[in-house]
Amino acid sequence: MFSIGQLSKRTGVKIPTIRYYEQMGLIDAPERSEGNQRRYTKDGLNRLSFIRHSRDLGFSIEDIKQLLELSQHPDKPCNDAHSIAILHLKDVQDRIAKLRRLERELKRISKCEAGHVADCAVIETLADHGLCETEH
Amino acid sequence: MFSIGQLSKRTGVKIPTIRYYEQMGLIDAPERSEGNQRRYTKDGLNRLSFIRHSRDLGFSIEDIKQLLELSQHPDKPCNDAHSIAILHLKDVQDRIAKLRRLERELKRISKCEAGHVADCAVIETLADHGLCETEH
DNA sequence: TATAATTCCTCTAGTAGCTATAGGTTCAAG
DNA sequence: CTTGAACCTATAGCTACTAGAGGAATTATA
Repeated sequence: MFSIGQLSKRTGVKIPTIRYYEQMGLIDAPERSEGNQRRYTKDGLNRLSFIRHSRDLGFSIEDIKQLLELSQHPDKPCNDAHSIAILHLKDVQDRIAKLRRLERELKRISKCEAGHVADCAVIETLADHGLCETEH
Repeated sequence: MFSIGQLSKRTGVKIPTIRYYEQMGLIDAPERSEGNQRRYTKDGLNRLSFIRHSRDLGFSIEDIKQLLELSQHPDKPCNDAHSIAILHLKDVQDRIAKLRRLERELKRISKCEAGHVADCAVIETLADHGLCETEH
């Protein structure tokens, strides 16, 4: 049996976040000690690790609920898990593409050598989208 | 003079968002019509375009406040604008790096050809970080 | 065993950057 | 002059947490 603090240390998930996950229905409410403190089992630890890892990979709470639900049924077909992962992959790729366009633009405007605001490429570009080289 | 709706159409910023920016102190409260509706000038339009563009480039509201303040003083030195842009560039580059690691991992696990959850690489990898190929 | 230090509890509110809704007023066209 | 679109304020909701207050339980030390 682990206290919430021990669980936190082992998974790297902060204590208030664990309680938040409980509230959101991601993890079951665990047993309590006589004094009403949470006591977790190995199962709870595994489940939280799964969540932690999924969050690290950028899945949303909603995604994770579905993935957890699936993981409880090893005999079910796993197309759903694939779709969730692939959708998320697409999302990540979109975000990368967008950020790279940004990066290019920011690099360009950051090169500004002007001494004062009147000639500053940063300010000028922000004020006038027509000066941009890339779409965004 | 533009109504809030006209301003919205010209800048692509939604009406509630314009009011939100006013509340946050990004744009000055404009004059009002006799019936208490907002009436904007060309200046208001330019300022909102600046904001819109900066948001598109991913600057935070706080960053934008500083950039706007600077843009009002053309004779000031523009080192501050450069620092803001460069800091933001670093941030964007970090995010890209992180997302690319994610992308690699998601690509890998999405290839799963298993028929059911018990053998699914997606679920398995989420449950066990040790199966990951890259750090994250 | 007493006490002190640490950990835990619940509840509320705050974060960013909006978006949505309700209930009512004003404006512009016909 | 009427109608319908656009506007007003105020409040609540969204994601995924984080921070704080005020108090109770647990653990470590003397």
